[in-house]
Amino acid sequence: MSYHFNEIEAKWQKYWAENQTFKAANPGEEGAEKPKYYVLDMFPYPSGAGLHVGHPLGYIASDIYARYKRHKGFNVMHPQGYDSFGLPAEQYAIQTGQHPAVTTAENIKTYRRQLDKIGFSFDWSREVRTSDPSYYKWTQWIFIQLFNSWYNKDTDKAEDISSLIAIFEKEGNINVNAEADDDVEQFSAEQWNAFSDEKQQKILLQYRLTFLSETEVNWCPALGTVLANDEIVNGVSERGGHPVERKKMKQWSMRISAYAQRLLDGLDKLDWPQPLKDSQTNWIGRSEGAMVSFAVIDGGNLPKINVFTTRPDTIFGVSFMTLAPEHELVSKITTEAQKEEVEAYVKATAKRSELDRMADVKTISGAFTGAYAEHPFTKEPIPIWIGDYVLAGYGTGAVMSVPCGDQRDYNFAKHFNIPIPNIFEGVDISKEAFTDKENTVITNSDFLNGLSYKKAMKTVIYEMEKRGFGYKKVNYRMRDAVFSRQRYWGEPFPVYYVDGLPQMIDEKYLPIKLPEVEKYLPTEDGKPPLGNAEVWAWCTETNQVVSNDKINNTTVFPLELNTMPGWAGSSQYFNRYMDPNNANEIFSQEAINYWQDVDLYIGGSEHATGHLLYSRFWQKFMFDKGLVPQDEFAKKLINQGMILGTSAFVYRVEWFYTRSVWGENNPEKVKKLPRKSELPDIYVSKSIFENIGRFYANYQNSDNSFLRQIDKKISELEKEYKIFESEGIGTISRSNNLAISPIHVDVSLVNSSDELDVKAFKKARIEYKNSKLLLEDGKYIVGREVEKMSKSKYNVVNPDAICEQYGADSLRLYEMFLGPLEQSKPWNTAGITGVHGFLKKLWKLYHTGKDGAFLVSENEPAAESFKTLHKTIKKVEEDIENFSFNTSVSTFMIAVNELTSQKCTSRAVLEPLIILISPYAPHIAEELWSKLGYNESISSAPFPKFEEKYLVESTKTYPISFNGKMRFTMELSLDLSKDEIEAAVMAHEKTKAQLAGRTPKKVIIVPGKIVNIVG
RNA sequence: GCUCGAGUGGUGGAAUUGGUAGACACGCUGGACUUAAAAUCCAGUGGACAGUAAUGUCCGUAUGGGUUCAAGUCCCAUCUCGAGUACCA
Repeated sequence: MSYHFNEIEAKWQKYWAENQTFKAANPGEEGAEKPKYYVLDMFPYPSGAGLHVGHPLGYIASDIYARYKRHKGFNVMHPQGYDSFGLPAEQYAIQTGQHPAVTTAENIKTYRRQLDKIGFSFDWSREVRTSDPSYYKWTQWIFIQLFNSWYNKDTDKAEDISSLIAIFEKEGNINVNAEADDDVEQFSAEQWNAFSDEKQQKILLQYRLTFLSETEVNWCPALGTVLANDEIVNGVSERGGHPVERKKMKQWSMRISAYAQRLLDGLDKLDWPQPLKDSQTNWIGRSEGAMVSFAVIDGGNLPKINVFTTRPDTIFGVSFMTLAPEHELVSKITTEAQKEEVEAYVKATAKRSELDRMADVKTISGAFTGAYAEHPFTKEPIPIWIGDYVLAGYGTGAVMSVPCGDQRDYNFAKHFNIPIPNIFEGVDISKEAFTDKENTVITNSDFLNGLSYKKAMKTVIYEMEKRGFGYKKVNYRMRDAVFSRQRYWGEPFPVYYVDGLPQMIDEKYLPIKLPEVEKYLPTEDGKPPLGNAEVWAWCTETNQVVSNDKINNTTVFPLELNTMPGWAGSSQYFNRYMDPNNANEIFSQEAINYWQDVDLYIGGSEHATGHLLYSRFWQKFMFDKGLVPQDEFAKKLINQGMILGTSAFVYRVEWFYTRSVWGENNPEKVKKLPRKSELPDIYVSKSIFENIGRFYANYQNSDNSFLRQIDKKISELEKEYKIFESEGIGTISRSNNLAISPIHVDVSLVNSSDELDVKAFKKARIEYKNSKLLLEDGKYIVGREVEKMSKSKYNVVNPDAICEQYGADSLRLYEMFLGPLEQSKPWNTAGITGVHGFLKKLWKLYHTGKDGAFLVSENEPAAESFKTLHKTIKKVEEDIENFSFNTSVSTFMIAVNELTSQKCTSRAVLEPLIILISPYAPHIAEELWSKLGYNESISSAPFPKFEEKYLVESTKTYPISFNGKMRFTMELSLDLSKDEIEAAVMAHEKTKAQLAGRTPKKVIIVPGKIVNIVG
């Protein structure tokens, strides 16, 4: 009986689904007494294109691990669901008018069908979809929790807003140490109590962990929405590559900056890839320094200019100050004389997009405001400039410029002829700034003279704090995260507005469901798409969403028109999986205390600064609120590499026609210039292309035989299609220049030897139908190149087709066999025959009976078979623990090759062997397991135990090296002492031949390893 | 520019603490079976040189140095590729 993988795989997939084989037990259910293990894949967005073979790589790895852990006796949770809100569905809706919910549901169906075919051990009873109201109810709920919280720096955690109000009522905000907006005014208890309700609400907004504020945002006009920093790559939108500009808008933000230090510290205890941790560290961007205030001379009651600097030790080197053009003081301090210049400059920089600004970092620009600040120590006047090299978004948007110690300040000073005082001893600053901190001795700096960087830092901060114009400060690059999107297909906010102030809808009325709209575009007056909704107002009497025409601003109020960003739904989904159908709570405490956190998280590295940072932030918030027991949600994380496509190219010959007539005033009679599309194309095989190159001039006179052939083919076509026989004036001739263009061709038309299936090729597209092919050795050889897998490159390989042709087990094995999980690697379908052949051999190993009948014997296996089995157990177990799945596939191959040649049929070997293989190739394993006489699924069979005794050897084949080079091997007993080994080796005739009479200087013997003879 | 990662046959890759470089597979070559093809099975396959052959010699893990009895592995310098980041004061 041969290996019918299609039947076997369908049978077991059905069995698993019907028996809920992979349903994880929650507390109180049977199975929950086992230790828990939580394996999670990163939330997929169900795109319309479906899966290609690159997508399941991580899922296969996590599935192997999950199945392995079940064999090891764990209660394994391996859930899957969909991050189903998102831009592509909405863009598609805008184009076609189809409701995103409809297309999303279709896409999910496709995804599910594809995933099912690969035989994953997902617990589908836990599936969640972020766009499902029963799910986003809890996303809205978390938003409300954040709104009702503030960050207390004294306790270093988030607390309920009521505790803040209590402090305000008792002592105002003088002693409050909170993470809040920079511009909070100070007030006493009396003042607070006297404030209007509106004023109190506005003040509280400055403290809440999610808050509404006028902020500078990244506005993407093409997408009609704002974007978070992590959604912008190289100055353009991550999705679609559209330009982004800066704009001030009233937006919801998340006070993630409150957690900056904890997000940084938490990285230490995470078993995550170092590059990922590095990029989070980078993103958070902690720097230590000082905050220093500079008073504006004759500024009246203008606020002081605060600057953040990491080099307060260089304060005596300040020769000017620079403000970002957007800085709020710019308009207030600019003198009448400088007004025109400054305004022009501010206008010009506002127009420049992020991309422009980044593209020319070299151009130095700025303007003098005419105002001066007072140096806090020397009391000297310092000119205040503005310049776009100072970013509004970092620090305070202003810098004290020390041209001798900072290259940017130096360049600016040089450009505008500002003096560059030198405060470094014995350093030449005529060419560039001196930025070295370690070898610095300060001079020309009053009380800092003669001090090193470290000492000067301490001294100057002490002095500044004493005199009251500066203090030590830690600054973070990370900004608060913008949380509003001007999109339709996202979570609606549970928010309505009373007199322009946001009000939360009570939890018990959630979810606030996404309203229907006629158009998914922004409204004509520029409101977000929800502005098109007709039923989108909140009635505080009935607590329902009601028609907009009922808005009276006394009982019925307008609802928020923005929606939440993509990361909202994915920032707590891992916890929701623990209790996904709970309608009363986001999850029960019982469930979260059992499951705790994710033990293994697998996904792509592209989420480093988005999803993974936001999720950690929400987790810490949930931890502060006592809702989760762990303040990090995933102990171990692995980034799987990308699978690249191996594109195939055919080489199309391009030729051209010219016409001899010019200046003709009767265009109708002019002969029509033939177009190449009138003729079939000519394609040349790879080596012909390599011989000729991309361009060839004067080819008709060349004696290159390939060019002669091409010339002949073209002539034949011209005759056949009567190219020169059309009527008209003038002569048409063929140009003597030739070009050859590599064109992507579908990889499915190419075999493992890079030969094009010519018949299939001609059928594949109409334009190929009559094409002429110039072959080499009777074959058409295509070119190959490794590129990203994408539809436009015709190199996409669909897993369905692979499952159809080779089976899911082959696909799973092959994806693992390609190479280390973390590495990027090219896909080449040809290689799959190797693992497919292995599965056939494996099947055969259990079917050695008459006519291929199933056969296992109860005989005691040979010692060497036990040895094969146990070294396989050892290696595979180590490999899985180290996530080295590629090497275990090789190990299986070696084991099956050995057992086959040993003619092993013993149950005592074949039974444990199939358990070892089952995490990798579960379908064939289940089938063989049932043939071995079991009625239960193999999935919970205990993993075989490794026993050292089967591997004990009595001899070792020693490599005998001379001066480190292996010359021959010798089998020696492992019982021998060093001296005995040396005697045996020296007595060997080959040793004598190698030495040729010389006496060795030294003989190195490492028993059980190697012998090296030096001399 | 900065930070991190990686360079091993024709290809994907293996070599766990320095100890037989190229496991396992693809591809290729030759053979068996077949009218033929596919499938399957067997043998060979890093390069160069010598020999009818068994075999032997030399070279070989991006490049150049170094440490060591011994280096793909450790150290220094250089080159190339990839990823992230980008006026962060």
